[in-house]
Formats: sequence, structure tokens, C-alpha cells
Amino acid sequence: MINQEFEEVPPELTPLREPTFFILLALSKKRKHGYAILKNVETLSEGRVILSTGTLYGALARLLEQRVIRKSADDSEEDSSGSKSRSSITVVRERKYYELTQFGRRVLEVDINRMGTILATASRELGKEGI
Amino acid sequence: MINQEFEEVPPELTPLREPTFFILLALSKKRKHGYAILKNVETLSEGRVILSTGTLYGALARLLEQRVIRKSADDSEEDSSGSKSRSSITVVRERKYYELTQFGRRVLEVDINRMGTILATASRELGKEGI
DNA sequence: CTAACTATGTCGTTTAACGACATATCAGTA
DNA sequence: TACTGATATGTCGTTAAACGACATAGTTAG
Repeated sequence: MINQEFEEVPPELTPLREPTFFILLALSKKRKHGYAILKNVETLSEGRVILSTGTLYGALARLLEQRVIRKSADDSEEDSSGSKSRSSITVVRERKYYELTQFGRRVLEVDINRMGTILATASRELGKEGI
Repeated sequence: MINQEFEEVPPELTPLREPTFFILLALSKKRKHGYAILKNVETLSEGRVILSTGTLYGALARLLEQRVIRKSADDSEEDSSGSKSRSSITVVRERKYYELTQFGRRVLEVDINRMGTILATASRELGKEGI
């Protein structure tokens, strides 16, 4: 409980439901703010998952509490070189950035493995009689 | 709406949640009664999914209504040769058998494909930065 | 006899998702 | 200037599937 980074993923957190799964996947590459997650989930799911803001901000609050994600300390834009464009007029308005914790990365990984196992089981089961 | 066998799978029915998915998978090979589904789901999921009877019979009622499964017409035991052991004391007691409809088979297939797509997307996403 | 297993079912609670609504800034254009 | 559409964050009430607890009863084995 003290060091969350090495904690085992409790079974209550999985399976992730589709919206939550895609939110975590959207954050897997780099931190994003809410609206960016919303758009990225739509892209990643090829238009199949369109989050309502109710789902999004509800999920973000829950995931924060579960320490699956955390608020990014620095809200200013960060380019590839790591320098912050603080002086430029890039920052449009209040944007809250979220990122996966190490624990969150493990939760995502566990859920991906779960799906892999299920798919293997399913093709085994469905294949048996199919021949 | 008239011929359910050729109906497209409506998006409301998918994603299947884990218990429902395994119930359908348990019925994919042959018809089963409730308790047999319960035990088979436990086996198929390698002990990870242990259905409460509340979940099971709730899901069965819903799936019947959605025409994903149907009650099997003949409730008596059927061996591999197809003959019924009606006279023997094999029939223990009231057993209600359920089987997948053609539509239900399609629902299961759609959900398996959905997971396959998600897994492909996930490994693509996670692989990008990993190198 | 009694405990474990087979077998079906109900009911109240929890929780994630969902849809509707609300608010505000910014960019482009009619 | 006024309006529209995109960006951006948030609340709130409702729905639906799962969950846990409870209830009932026949069967099997020690």
C-alpha cells in the first residue's frame, strides 16, 4: 500500500470497460488533457467509442483516486526537446494534463493480457467443433 | 425484426461484459443448463470468473429476451448417438437447457473480432515508443 | 444424519457508462 | 458584429449489468 509502484494489480480493477481501456491507452504514449483524450479515443477505436464528457471526467476522477493516473505536475506545453514554451501564447486556457502512473501501465498491461488469454480460449473452443 | 437469424448485431449488445461473454462461449459447443454453464465458465476462465447465480440467471433472462439464446426444446438427456435416456433414472430433476441462436453466435463472433481489433491497436500503440 | 454437491431462483445494492445540460474561450466567416 | 463550430471542463440524474446474500430443494456419499 505504501509503494504503489510495486503493488500488484487488484482483481477489482479489471476487466476495464471499453471507455476506460481506451482512456488508458490514449495516455500510454504521452500525457494528455481531457479533450485530447476524448478525440484520441475516437481515433484509436476507429470511431466506435465516442466518450460523453460525463463518462470521461467521471472516469478520470475515479482513475485518479485509484492511482492509475495522476495529474501532470506541469500544465504548460512541452516540445520534443523538453523545453517549455511558457512565454509564447501557446497556452489557450485551463488545461489539466493527465498521465499514466507505473501502476496504471501495469493495469493496462494486465487487461491486455486478459484479453489475449480470452481470445486464445475462444479460438480454441470455437475451433474444436468447427473442423 | 421478423427474421432474427439474418439481423445485424446492434451496437447496444456489444461489448459483452466478461460474465456474459463466457456464458455465450460456454454455450458455443453445445446446449447446457444453468449450473453446467456456471461450472464451465469457471473452467474456461481458468478460475478467474466465478459467476454468482444472481449474475447467471439475470444474464440468461436478458439473453433470452434479446434472442441471443433460446430455451432448448427437449430437456431430456441426449447422448452422443442421439438417443434419449428417458426410461433410465438419468434425469435428475428440473433442468432448463439453453442454446445459442444463430444470432447469438454472431454476437459472440462480433465481440471476439472487437477484442482482436483492440489488441491489434493496443500492441501497435504500445509498440511505437517501446523500440 | 448430515455435509457437500447439484440445481434454480429472487432481491437489494453498487458502479461504470450514458445522455442532457451548463459554461466559457477561441477562430473563422457571413 | 454576430454567429457558428471547435476546443475545453464539468455536473447530475438515469440505466443496466454485475454482485452478494438469501432461499429452496433434491441427490450422493460418508
